[in-house]
Amino acid sequence: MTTETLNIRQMCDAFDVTPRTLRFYEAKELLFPIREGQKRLFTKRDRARLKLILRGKRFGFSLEEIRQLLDLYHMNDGQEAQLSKTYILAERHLADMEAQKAELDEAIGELKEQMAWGAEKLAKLSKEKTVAA
Amino acid sequence: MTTETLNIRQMCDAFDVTPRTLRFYEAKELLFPIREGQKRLFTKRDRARLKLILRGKRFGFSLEEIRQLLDLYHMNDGQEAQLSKTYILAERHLADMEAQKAELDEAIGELKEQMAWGAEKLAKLSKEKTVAA
DNA sequence: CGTTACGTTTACGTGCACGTCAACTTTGCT
DNA sequence: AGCAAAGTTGACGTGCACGTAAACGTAACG
Repeated sequence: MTTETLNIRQMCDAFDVTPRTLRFYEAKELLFPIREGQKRLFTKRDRARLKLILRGKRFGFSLEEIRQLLDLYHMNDGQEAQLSKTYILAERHLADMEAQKAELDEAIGELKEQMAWGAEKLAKLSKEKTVAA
Repeated sequence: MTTETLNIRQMCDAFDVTPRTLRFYEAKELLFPIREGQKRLFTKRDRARLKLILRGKRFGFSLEEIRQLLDLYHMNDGQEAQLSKTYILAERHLADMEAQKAELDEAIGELKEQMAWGAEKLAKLSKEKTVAA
């Protein structure tokens, strides 16, 4: 328990974001730092959430979509209705990600093909130069 | 050769985008439809490019990044300098995508775990209700 | 020959995700 | 006590990716 909570600067350094970003996420109810006086203290929970937020962003989800999904990772309990609603949301999200993965695999394959083609072309060009020299 | 080129509406229907989007992409030099009078006609090349554009977007690349990369798929020839520059860009892009894939796999795993946890919770809740009834 | 459909340019508007001040406390040295 | 560093709350600004409305062209159809 060296660092139970982080102040805003430590949090920024740890995740490579700006203070503005963290305050913005709090305003959007994605993070809930506790207050010591008026200063923010980010808990383990906030750190877990931020990690998920940044990941979600990299996968092209909006902050609002991410906010909804964060509930899934924090559904300690709650009404069945709310829980199953969140669950259904997660199912859609999962399907989305698996589709994305399939497409990503395809894209990687195609890009590699193109690069092989380009590499060949480059090899020819450098050979021509060698011959000319 | 039923449809060698598409007009803007056919193009929109085929890719589920708006005319505004296509004109915007042309302005940004992502597409190069030919003109019949003042009307745009989208070629096979434009269709291939648009497919890649939309894919790139889904993977979180900006239009400007995508523009640079499209050259790779269309480097019919060109100077060695330009070609190898494009190639290097593609290498970075590929690395990016493979990193994204790894992270996506991890995220899918975690989400599945959470969902299993949620499913269990839901099962318990519905069981309680059954007992209570 | 009018009008309807489809397309065009020009230009201003919008939502998202922050960036960037300005003005103000609060805290930690010295 | 004084002063700089770190943090806070507004509030306006910005870049991207389009949306939307106005005014115009033109080709076909009854």
